Amino acid sequence: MDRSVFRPIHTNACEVECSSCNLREICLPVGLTRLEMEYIDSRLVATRRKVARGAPLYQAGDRFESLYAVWTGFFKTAVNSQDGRSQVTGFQLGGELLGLDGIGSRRHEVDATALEDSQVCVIPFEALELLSAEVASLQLQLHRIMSREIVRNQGVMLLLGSMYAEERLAAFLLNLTNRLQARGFSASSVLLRMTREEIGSFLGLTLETVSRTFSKFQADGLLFVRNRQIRITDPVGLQQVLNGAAH
Amino acid sequence: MDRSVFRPIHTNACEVECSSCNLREICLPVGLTRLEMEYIDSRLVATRRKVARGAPLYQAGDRFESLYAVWTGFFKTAVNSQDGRSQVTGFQLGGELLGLDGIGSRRHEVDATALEDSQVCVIPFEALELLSAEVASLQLQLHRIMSREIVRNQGVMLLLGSMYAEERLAAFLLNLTNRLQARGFSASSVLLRMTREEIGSFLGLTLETVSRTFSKFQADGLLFVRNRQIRITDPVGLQQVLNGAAH
DNA sequence: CGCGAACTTGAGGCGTGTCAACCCCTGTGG
DNA sequence: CCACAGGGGTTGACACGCCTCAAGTTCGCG
Repeated sequence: MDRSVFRPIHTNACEVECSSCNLREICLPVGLTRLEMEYIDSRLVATRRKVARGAPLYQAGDRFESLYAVWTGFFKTAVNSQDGRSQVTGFQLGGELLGLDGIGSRRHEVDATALEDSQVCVIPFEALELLSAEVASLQLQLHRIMSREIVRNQGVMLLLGSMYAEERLAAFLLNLTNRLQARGFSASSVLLRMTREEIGSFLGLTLETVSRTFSKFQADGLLFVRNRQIRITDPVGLQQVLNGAAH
Repeated sequence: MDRSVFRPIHTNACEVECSSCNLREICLPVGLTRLEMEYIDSRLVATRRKVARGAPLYQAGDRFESLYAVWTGFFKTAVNSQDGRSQVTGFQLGGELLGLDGIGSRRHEVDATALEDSQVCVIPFEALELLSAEVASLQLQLHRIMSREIVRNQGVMLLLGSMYAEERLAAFLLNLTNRLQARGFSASSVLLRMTREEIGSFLGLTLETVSRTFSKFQADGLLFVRNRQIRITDPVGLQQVLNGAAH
């Protein structure tokens, strides 16, 4: 057996198993049988890695070797253009996969940064490819995740290309609360892990516009804001804003 | 042998081979050996389908069964929101793959429409998955294509989120001419296959702004426009516009 | 506890959207 | 051959949503 896969590449690495992970129902191995899950545990030596708040998980230009599944914490991804522009392209929470951008060129094309102290499962991609050729349901799941990422990005393109600031922020909040709810958190009370600037970058707005729009939502009785603590009091009203009720 | 795969599903279907296709160097089978290509020809029964100008290749909600490789012609893809908003998310030309949006949910999530009389290769996805589990270089290529689509979309997000109209149109033109050039067409003389409205939808602008920006580029000596016929006279200048020379 | 980062709010300017008029090109049918 | 219709494109005037710049406040981390 190749023991090199057991050598911790990063300081805080240890082996982990999908079959005993609390996120197995929303992470990569969704839809696998217990048997299949134990099989991939034995073949896919995933390790865990800690990433401190503010630290990069990887950066554009880094060699691509692994995908990363968020285990705990919260991440952002951002693209950078040659002339120094930057755009946040997504926020990732538990069970979501990072690193898909590197498969094409074997180098990462975006930056992935932890927004709070986080832990990820490191999934060596070569091993994943070998294994997905063997386990059909794993292959299915990998393709599904990549396809959904494509669809999600196209949804963001719709947002950026055709929505007003209020609609964008409403869409952002509803999407975030839906994902938090799917992980057992409250859908109404949210602690934002990102700055106004990061929200603005994601939504194609300035931080001032984000701040003003939060204030307007509060004045309209849709939610309470106090810095990063949000309490949504009227999700239906937010949905109406998203559907273009204002215009 | 299952003869059903030979039955033309659509009026103008016939079998085709990757190994003898003139696009094999820029399409799905890039990087496959001659032998591998002949093997997938024998196993992956792709048919060809004609799509008339203005007709849908597929629409959001359609059952997903196949990927499509553009053989001749030109397509656009567009997402629609519940409240009737629409956004063009890309334009596809020869050798590019359509339908990746359907893998995740087994239903197409976007509309794909021919912008001129076109032909596509129909690639049954089940068969492709089986085959890619067998042929590593095909698996590699499929993953590569999906990853690049993700990266491409993030590039569009950067464009939509942080660029001025002039920068967006410059980026659009340079991207289009690069892809045309890779297919052996002129990089300077372009016949646009889409309306100003479709360009605007893709770039998050109105058709009037697109039209005005074309006129400004012409006034600035970057190109000549006459309706859909474009001749780029100063690609370096266009690149400078993209890099934010104006601001 | 103190400092810097993050956030809020206001005033004014600018880029792009909106609305409208007009032109051009193409295809059709008398 | 011309008249006509209609979609696509251009251009102008004006409106408006968001950005920019600035000042002041609050928060949270070391």
